[in-house]
Amino acid sequence: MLEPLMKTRLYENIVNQFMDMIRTGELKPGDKLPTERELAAQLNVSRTAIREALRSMELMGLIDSKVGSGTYIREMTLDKLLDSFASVLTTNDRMNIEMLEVRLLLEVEIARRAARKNGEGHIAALEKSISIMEDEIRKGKLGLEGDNAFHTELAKAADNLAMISLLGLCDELLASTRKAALKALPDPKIGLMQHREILEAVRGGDVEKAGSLMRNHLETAYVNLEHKGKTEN
Amino acid sequence: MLEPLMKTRLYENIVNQFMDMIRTGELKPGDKLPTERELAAQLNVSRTAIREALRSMELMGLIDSKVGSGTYIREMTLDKLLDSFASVLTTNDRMNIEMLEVRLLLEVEIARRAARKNGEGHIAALEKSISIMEDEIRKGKLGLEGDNAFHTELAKAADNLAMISLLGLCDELLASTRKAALKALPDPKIGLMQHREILEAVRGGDVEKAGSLMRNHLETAYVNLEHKGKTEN
DNA sequence: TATCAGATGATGGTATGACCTTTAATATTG
DNA sequence: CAATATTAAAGGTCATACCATCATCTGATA
Repeated sequence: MLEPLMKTRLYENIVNQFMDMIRTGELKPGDKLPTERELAAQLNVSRTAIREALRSMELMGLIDSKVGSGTYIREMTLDKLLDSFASVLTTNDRMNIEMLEVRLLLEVEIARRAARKNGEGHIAALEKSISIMEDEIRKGKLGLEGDNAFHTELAKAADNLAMISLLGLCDELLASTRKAALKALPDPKIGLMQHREILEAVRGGDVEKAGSLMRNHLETAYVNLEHKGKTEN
Repeated sequence: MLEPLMKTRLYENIVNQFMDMIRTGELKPGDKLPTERELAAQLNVSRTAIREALRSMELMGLIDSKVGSGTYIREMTLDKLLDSFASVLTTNDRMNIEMLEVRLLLEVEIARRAARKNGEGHIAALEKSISIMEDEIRKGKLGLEGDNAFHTELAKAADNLAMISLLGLCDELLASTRKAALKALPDPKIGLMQHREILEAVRGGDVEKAGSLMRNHLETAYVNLEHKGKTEN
């Protein structure tokens, strides 16, 4: 055996029990847990152990404790889960490049899906994101806000929450790189123009075009970024 | 302000401080933390609060506490992080479908990348996975083990750890669905044959073919699954 | 009777201090 | 010098106490 004597801490055991109950549906979102003191009595452990377990699960976003009220099972989504720990990853250069590749993959597919649905119900918001970016650029800014809004809204139009969540994860991991990518463009207007083209492809339902435009859009920034990085040596 | 009075628990504050230090590199993997008692004294809080913070980080896989020795920063990878979270997600049907879509996306790209490198250094392992699957099928089994080995090895050949990690996350979330997909095939040999074709495309460096074969491979199982689900009503 | 303000108790949040087991460093002994 | 015994230190667990907050009940008031 490679893992012979896994000394299992008390709180881990407790966490596992709760996780099982959540997984099997025995505990559903919104359910109220017994009080810490009751749990301690039931499991025949100290309140300390119970608290360490509950606090851990709270930090992971599984439960929610309210003073004077009690502890409740939280509604869980992939999104919230990824959220809670994206901030810790030490992103090395290698990870950055790989994440960019994943992001490219996801965004291209998102553009295609959005086009397949003709942007149904999201055209207005997409147009607004473009005008926001226009305003920003006119004021001499990079247009970051409008840029973010565009990509976020497009993801919503694609109607796949899992992709949106994973994209969000990528973006958080790439937070610093993202802004750099926009800065690396010779002219912010290029990005803006590309957004307009993508929007037209989406509106027109041209799946292939939307996908290849998005790929081009991201690869432009991507290539600029790599090039810039190399020339700065 | 929408979030005016965020009552921040003590242990959260402590966790955040540590996370910042990890993110900025002030704390590197392998570093030893001060003892719980020292931390309590330094931060002027009780050992209870310190412990709740440390236990939470431990459960998330950020640190590692050894009795009699101390607490150390752990080597972090996207992989390990995703691991610790995947087990809790309550996967509803919608999530399953979306995850399948993400998985399709990732696997197709993985096949393409593997082909682009001609499977460099992984051909032997891929062939072995195929013969494993052959053996399994010959014995009347589904060939699950060989199937897993093939996809895992292909991911390695693609040489993008982030994709592998995310694929792993998808698979964990789809654990039950995955076996069902294999079962849904009219004949296990179909999956085996598709693996062979993919391997040939990879070996030959035919990027497009590898991608479309993989897409077809997964869509076959996927469609069968959906169909099966519907006819079972 | 209906309403609302205050009292009350339950609950999570925090702090202490104690004791145990395990580990690692040190001292002891052959 | 090596093996062993000792000891100090670290995390693991427990019991208890007190606080701030929230939900609920109660009773006075309109």
